[in-house]
Amino acid sequence: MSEPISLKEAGQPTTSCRDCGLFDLCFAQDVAESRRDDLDRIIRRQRPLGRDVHLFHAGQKLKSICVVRSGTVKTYQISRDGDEIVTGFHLPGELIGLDAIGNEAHPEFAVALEDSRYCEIPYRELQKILDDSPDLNHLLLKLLSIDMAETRELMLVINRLDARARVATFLLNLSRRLTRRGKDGDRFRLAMDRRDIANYLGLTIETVSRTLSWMQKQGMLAVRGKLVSIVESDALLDVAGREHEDLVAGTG
Amino acid sequence: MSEPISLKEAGQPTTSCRDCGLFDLCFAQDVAESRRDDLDRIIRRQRPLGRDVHLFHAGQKLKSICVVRSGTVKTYQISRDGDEIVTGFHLPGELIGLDAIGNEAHPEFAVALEDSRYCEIPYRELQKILDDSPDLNHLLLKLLSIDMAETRELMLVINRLDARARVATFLLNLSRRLTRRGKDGDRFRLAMDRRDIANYLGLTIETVSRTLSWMQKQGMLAVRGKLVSIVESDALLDVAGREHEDLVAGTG
DNA sequence: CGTACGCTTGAAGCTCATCAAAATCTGTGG
DNA sequence: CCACAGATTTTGATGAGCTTCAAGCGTACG
Repeated sequence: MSEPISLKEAGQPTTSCRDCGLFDLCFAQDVAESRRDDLDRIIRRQRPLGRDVHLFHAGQKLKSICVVRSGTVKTYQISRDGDEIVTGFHLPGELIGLDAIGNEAHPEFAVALEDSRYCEIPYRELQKILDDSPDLNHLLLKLLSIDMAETRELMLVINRLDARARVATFLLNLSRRLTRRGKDGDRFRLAMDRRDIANYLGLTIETVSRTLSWMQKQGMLAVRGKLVSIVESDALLDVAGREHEDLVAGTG
Repeated sequence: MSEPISLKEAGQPTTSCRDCGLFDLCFAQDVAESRRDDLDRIIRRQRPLGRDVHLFHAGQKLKSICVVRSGTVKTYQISRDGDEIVTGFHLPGELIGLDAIGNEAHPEFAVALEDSRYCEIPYRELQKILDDSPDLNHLLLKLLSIDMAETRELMLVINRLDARARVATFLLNLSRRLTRRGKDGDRFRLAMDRRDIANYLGLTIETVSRTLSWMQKQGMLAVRGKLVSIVESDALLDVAGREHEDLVAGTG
């Protein structure tokens, strides 16, 4: 998850989506050529985001849809009784903030787990483009709909899994998403601490830790702090419950 | 949940959304006057749906968005290993099928738990209207976004609750939704069996049964088979964990 | 009236949370 | 570079809550 950015990301902010190293992962790829230029004009690119800095707060008015460009962003809610509830970890190329469109306000917090960068699409200006671009409108609907279907499925299934399967699913999902971005999916560094993982999976820190130790003892995983190596992905898949292979593939 | 329909539903299919007894619960209320007529023309109203009859199957191409008009519809998925996973129970006025927009195919099954009726909005024709109605487009986005935010919240919270709190939340949510539709929220008949409830809540039949018995023994609930009376809603709220009051209010 | 299905109830076992303490990592200042 | 303090992570022991397995009950429907 610690993104040693491989493509153009190390340099200056790019000037257009087409030049973006994450282009084929970014949603802009699906936008019709003509509208892409409009989008191009309003997107604010490559904004830096220090560790522990918030992208937005729950309740805050929706100002922009965001795309992670590097690093990792955690989204979470605060329950009525003050507990944090981690709802997701977002890797480069993934959109954040779509769930704010409904009430024009964010239902969640978003915070950088490490130094990161992101692109910002001002919602007000996006609206203007949307108003005479059925294509783009439809794309957004589509993205949101897919997101919903996937969120639902992931949560439903994770809910029913035991601790081992949850952790395995989590690791494999992360691995797959990293692989898709051209990173090493078999050996990576977790950007989040055990507390966040446990919270996200609905488990305790101790159970996550024990489960990771168990996986190591079984020889399917090597763990040293935040460094993780997947040794036997087949064994991990078994633990996750092979039937959920598609879930492991996950969102992005 | 067995809907002894109170309004115009007993008669012939209505001819326009404005005359629909569920009008203020139906999404059409938010549509601008001008477009409402367009919608009016394409909606297929009051289609009957016998018990155990499917509205659509998972994987099936998206043909229509549906609105429940009477009865109860269950949505569910089938996991890779063949298990059913109940994802929701839908009361009159609630939309089904939005999560199919993304892939133009339904991710879930939908089946009537009792004799029901529904309105159908053919997606292809809806598209045409959408193409030159930013308003309607935005409304759909909004509905979907809200749905996503709520789905996420509900699942996240339910995941962390113990059996008693889950059952209490489920009952109160149902009660609130019935009340909103002008039905008796304190005394109703469950359209779904214990198996469906247990599945939906991620519990076993036995645990649901025991929990209901416990609630009865505590004097907060009266249960006789599928007939349920909420005796002490305050006590139920306590069991649900008061901090989740908003969740109980639920989707619609 | 009887059979079948759904629901309830009981007892045993297992998984995970909780409480508690040791070990390891991280960053800071000498 | 090392030493130390605070935080994070691991490990251990115990117990609560839910599932599982196994009967019994009740209600619905032929």
